[in-house]
Amino acid sequence: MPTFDQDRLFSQRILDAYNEMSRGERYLADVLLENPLAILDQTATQLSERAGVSKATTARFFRLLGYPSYKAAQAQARVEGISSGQSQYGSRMQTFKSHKPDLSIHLQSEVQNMVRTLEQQRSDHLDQAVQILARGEKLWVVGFADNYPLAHFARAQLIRVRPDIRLIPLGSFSVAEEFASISASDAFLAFGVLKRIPQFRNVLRSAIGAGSKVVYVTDQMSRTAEDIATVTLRCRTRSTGLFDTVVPALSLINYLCSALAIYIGESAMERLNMIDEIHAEWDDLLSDHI
Amino acid sequence: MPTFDQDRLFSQRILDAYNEMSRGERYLADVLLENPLAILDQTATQLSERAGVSKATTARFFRLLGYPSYKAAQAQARVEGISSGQSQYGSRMQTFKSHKPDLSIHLQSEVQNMVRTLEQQRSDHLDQAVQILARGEKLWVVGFADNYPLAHFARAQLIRVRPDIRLIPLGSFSVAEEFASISASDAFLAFGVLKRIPQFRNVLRSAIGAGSKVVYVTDQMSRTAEDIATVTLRCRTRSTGLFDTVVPALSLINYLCSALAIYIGESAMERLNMIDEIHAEWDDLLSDHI
DNA sequence: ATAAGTTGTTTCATTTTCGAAATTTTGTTG
DNA sequence: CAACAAAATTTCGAAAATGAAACAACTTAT
Repeated sequence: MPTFDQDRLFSQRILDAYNEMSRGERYLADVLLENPLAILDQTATQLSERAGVSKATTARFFRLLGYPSYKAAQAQARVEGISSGQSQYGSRMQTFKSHKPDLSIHLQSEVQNMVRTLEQQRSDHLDQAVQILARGEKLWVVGFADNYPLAHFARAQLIRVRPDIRLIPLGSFSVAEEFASISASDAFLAFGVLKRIPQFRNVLRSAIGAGSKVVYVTDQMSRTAEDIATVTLRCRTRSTGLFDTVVPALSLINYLCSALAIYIGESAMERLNMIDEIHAEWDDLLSDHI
Repeated sequence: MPTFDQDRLFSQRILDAYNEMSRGERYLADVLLENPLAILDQTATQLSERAGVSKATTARFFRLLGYPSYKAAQAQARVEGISSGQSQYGSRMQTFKSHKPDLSIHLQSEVQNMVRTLEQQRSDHLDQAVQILARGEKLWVVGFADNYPLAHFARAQLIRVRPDIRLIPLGSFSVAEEFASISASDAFLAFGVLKRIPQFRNVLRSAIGAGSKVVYVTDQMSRTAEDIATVTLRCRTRSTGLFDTVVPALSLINYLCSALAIYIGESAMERLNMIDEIHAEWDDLLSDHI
């Protein structure tokens, strides 16, 4: 009889149990992680059909996750939707009490997250993302709070491949003012991994409202957001460490940028070479490679 | 009987089949993706033990992947190992001409870099690094150019664990002026992965000159730098993509921050909880995780 | 060359997983 | 409040997965 842990979020339960799941359970987990809203409006039967498993498996699945029944899980999910996030660190810290974290376990979890993140990307979505990044007249890269480093990093790579990349937020400039220059032919690369602030959603809504295309990189806990994004790419973030990880997201950026350069082709290559030349002329880099 | 597709790389086969794998098969897949070299030097029996499955499962696993036997897979992997090792350092742009990059190859290379990076860390160096980060009165996080996102990211995590973290460079403030407040009891976390500019070295020299301790995260190409750092942690950066990767560096930061929090212990925990509470009070985060 | 030891594969009984159908629960309508 | 309908859960037998042990192929040591 599994304990019914009131305080753990639905998606978290799935991710925590994911490693040990059987095949059918994994299919269900994938469906629910892909579209966390499903549990709210879909019946267990519909869910079963979508995952390609029997109703019996679905019923068992929710008991495995520690809910007494599907109904209970549904009810719990509805409550979670309203109440805000609970203490994230407290429970995890307990695990470590007076230990130092094991590097090999850290490694294993990072690798698993990366494998599952990249493995689950639909190649048509990736293609679409690359096209959007390539075709946008201007390309806005958006990342607030925790996502700012990701955005910054993405911008640093993208600017090597194509011109007209703008970072949001930029310094202390007012976002709204900067934002007035959106056009329908622009593209967005938006990072909403883990922490998302209200302003982030506002920005994306405006972007979509203006007719821009949006590539949205997020985690598996966020709700599906067609009103906010043209393509959504989800990353695994659940980590054994104290903090969640954005390593898979970073790796995805790497891939997208490489793919973009190749998609753009000759002009990207020229640009890369030009940048090298400028660096050489300025002689601004330390060359202490051995 | 599955066909024996000569031309598909070993890791690629695993990824192709990953979705449909049974539990035990997935355990094996995870082990092999984390350490693809295992197939070369490990026996099937050892592999079984590492994955926690029976020898029978391992034998079946390789047949599932389309190899006639384990031996055959091993032989095939050896051939691939030689041929793929050579093209590694060729002109990267040529490699891609008119192709789109393969996600599974990208994944493989990222995983490889991460595994090698984390495995090669000496645990005494890591311990020393954590101590330095914990004991510094102020903690300066340094990262110019490409390293700025890394520094920014590290700061974002560290500030959750301990106070008095300063980022360099910060906005457009003059580094020198900010820097006047170094003291011998301060600590530095410096990122010099890939691109390093002269100012970076100047900062570190001043830091060491002032008697501060410096944790230096860099790549494998930089020269050994005792005059610049107290502890040096090296990361693999060579990637199959168009750009070098800082994924391993990011993962290392993750580990260090977790380790630091646990090392600091109770006060870090209190700090984390306090941050949670403040977020809750301000209600500034979107809670769309259902 | 033969015995002893490994290593990989196969067999077979056991356990786990799974779906169809029966059963129960829940909700709705006359 | 029946009577029905739909949804969720449980039952139960079939199929899949798995590990222990037998077996076969190879190496090594004597």
